[in-house]
Amino acid sequence: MSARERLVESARELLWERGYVGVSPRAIQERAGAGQGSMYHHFSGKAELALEAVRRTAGQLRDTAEAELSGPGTARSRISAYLLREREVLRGCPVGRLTQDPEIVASPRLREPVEETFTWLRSRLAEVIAEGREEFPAGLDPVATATAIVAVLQGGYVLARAAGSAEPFDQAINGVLGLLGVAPAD
Amino acid sequence: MSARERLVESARELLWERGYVGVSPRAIQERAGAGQGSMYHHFSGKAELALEAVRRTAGQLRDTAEAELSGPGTARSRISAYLLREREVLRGCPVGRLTQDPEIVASPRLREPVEETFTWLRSRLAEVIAEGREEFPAGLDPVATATAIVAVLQGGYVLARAAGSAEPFDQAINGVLGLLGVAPAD
DNA sequence: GTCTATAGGGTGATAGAC
DNA sequence: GTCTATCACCCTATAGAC
Repeated sequence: MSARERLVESARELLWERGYVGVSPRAIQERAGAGQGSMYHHFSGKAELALEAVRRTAGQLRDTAEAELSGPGTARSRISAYLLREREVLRGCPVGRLTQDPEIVASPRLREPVEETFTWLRSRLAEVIAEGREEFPAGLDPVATATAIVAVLQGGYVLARAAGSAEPFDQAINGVLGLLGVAPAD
Repeated sequence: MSARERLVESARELLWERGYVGVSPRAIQERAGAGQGSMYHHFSGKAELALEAVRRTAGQLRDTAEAELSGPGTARSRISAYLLREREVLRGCPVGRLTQDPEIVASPRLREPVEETFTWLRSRLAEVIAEGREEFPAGLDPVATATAIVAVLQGGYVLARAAGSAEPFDQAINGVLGLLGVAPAD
């Protein structure tokens, strides 16, 4: 792996763990096994390196979700597969995490991939719900429901980190699945 | 207001805006109009000041929620009043925000009031749901449903900050209310 | 209680040699 | 491409005067 590549990967990990304000270029360089000169040769600074890291992480989240939501099966089964996928719950969501960072929210360039990820995810989920409308309780609004589902995931991470345990995350998922009329093992 | 009081209030605001890793004692002192000496006279350091600030914020959230959830009315009306209360959505949740902070999650003392807040909120909501069981879809699990509701709020903040708009937050709330069988104006 | 001075280390970036 | 040196500034805390 090239030094450039190692820098981006280190930045991704550290942004996930500590956020933008909590990471220093030096820490990224150390984890990457690269020096100052190397980093500033490949990137103009912390912001540009973070931008590439954030874009890559956002793209990966999208690709994973797209694969799950576009697989075979009913709308219900695809949504519950998406919700029940194994996650490193206590690490939180690598994209959602960034929304708590003042510098990321304040920077249009850094916020853009984050916004785009959730906009895409909400509308993709809304499509799946709309496709399988008769599988769900009657009169349900696809966009509002999709947004609530994404929110449950993001909020589940928050509650899990607060508790130091994955238990509230699992309960939150059980809770929406129940409300969607999907039994625990469905 | 005493200098001590101003320091705690400044710390509360800055923790909300920037999180623990994003705030410096100096910034707190400046906002409070207090000097170094004053801060270190009243508190042993950043961690102790933050601890008092976090405890106070957590207590306030709990008092507000308790007032709403223990008011008059059906379970449905109390829950929807709680969910539809006016919020400064783009600022995020002052307690939930802290769960994204590595130093807070890593410190048992700092995490404790955060954990306690959500544990209390989940079980208080579960009680209200259990009381009004026949008002909701049949066979619904009070604890899982309560957890999902809290998660929707927390995730709603995440989505709103990602979007730079309160719209996803409102949609997420609409989404759960719909799933709970509560019409938009109910 | 609050002030100023000082400390040792980190931050984010630049410069120029190799 | 990567290295080391250097920069001005900020971080968190301590010390001691007032």
